[in-house]
Amino acid sequence: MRTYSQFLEQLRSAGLRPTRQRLALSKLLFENGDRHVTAEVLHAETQAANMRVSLATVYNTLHQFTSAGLLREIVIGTARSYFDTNTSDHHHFYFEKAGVLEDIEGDDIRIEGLPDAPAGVDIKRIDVVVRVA
Amino acid sequence: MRTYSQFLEQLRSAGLRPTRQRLALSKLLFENGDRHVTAEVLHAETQAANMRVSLATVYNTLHQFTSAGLLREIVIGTARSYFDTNTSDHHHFYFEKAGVLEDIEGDDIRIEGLPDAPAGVDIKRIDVVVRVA
DNA sequence: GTGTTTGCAAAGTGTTTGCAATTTA
DNA sequence: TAAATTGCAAACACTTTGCAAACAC
Repeated sequence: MRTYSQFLEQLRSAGLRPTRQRLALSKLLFENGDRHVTAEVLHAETQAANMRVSLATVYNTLHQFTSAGLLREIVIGTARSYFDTNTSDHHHFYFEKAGVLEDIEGDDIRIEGLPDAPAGVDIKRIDVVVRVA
Repeated sequence: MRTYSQFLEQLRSAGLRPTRQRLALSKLLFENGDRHVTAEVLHAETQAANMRVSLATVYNTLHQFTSAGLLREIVIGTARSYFDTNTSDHHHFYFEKAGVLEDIEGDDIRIEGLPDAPAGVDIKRIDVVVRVA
């Protein structure tokens, strides 16, 4: 993702009106390759860029983008949520000291010997977090 | 773990004084095989059993037990922490609807193709969560 | 114009902490 | 008696929500 009109199109496809705030957040999130952000960090970036988006709107937008499949929420600790702009199948290193995530490409890791899903349910997703310190 | 004197010994080995509260929680946690509990649930159980342990003490004790290697903390969502009495190497199914965890024994799952830890850090732990619904 | 979105401030949730009173060794 | 532990209530961090004003179509 890169240009303004692509952000516009991406929002329209998701059924989200391209408001000033959503376009601003799209720019920060998708302009320069894959990112892992928290709401707090993203909000700070809007401030730094003079974008004026409230924290509540950052939260709402991150969740709307996640529902629309533009982001993926990653759970690492109970402290805060991370949102990943890489929505493909992949896993993560988590640097405990820095609180930072890094992708492990899906091709690198294979999970063998996974049992069948218990009766009555389907596997929705498999999260692998490799904690390093 | 089963008997009172084993709980006593377990606490002493961990350098924790065997107080009434810690013994009560040991009983709930370790008396009947593996469990996955939240602080809230464990506190409710103390109430139901007339054990009078404050919620603050439940939190403190869960963390002390985790530091002592008697429990393992599992992160599933940002909502709350789970504590697992099974401290061996294994992974989990997470039933999203019920908010319940179930062990997948370590022997079943193998992770292949794991990249080396990035320079300067070591792998502390690998968490695999299979989300089902 | 009509329905959607935003921003604020307040409320909510799960967790941690300060400290006096209690308990353990 | 000295040190560790507990319980309360207040503080905390992050997140969500209610609602009036602003905006998109």
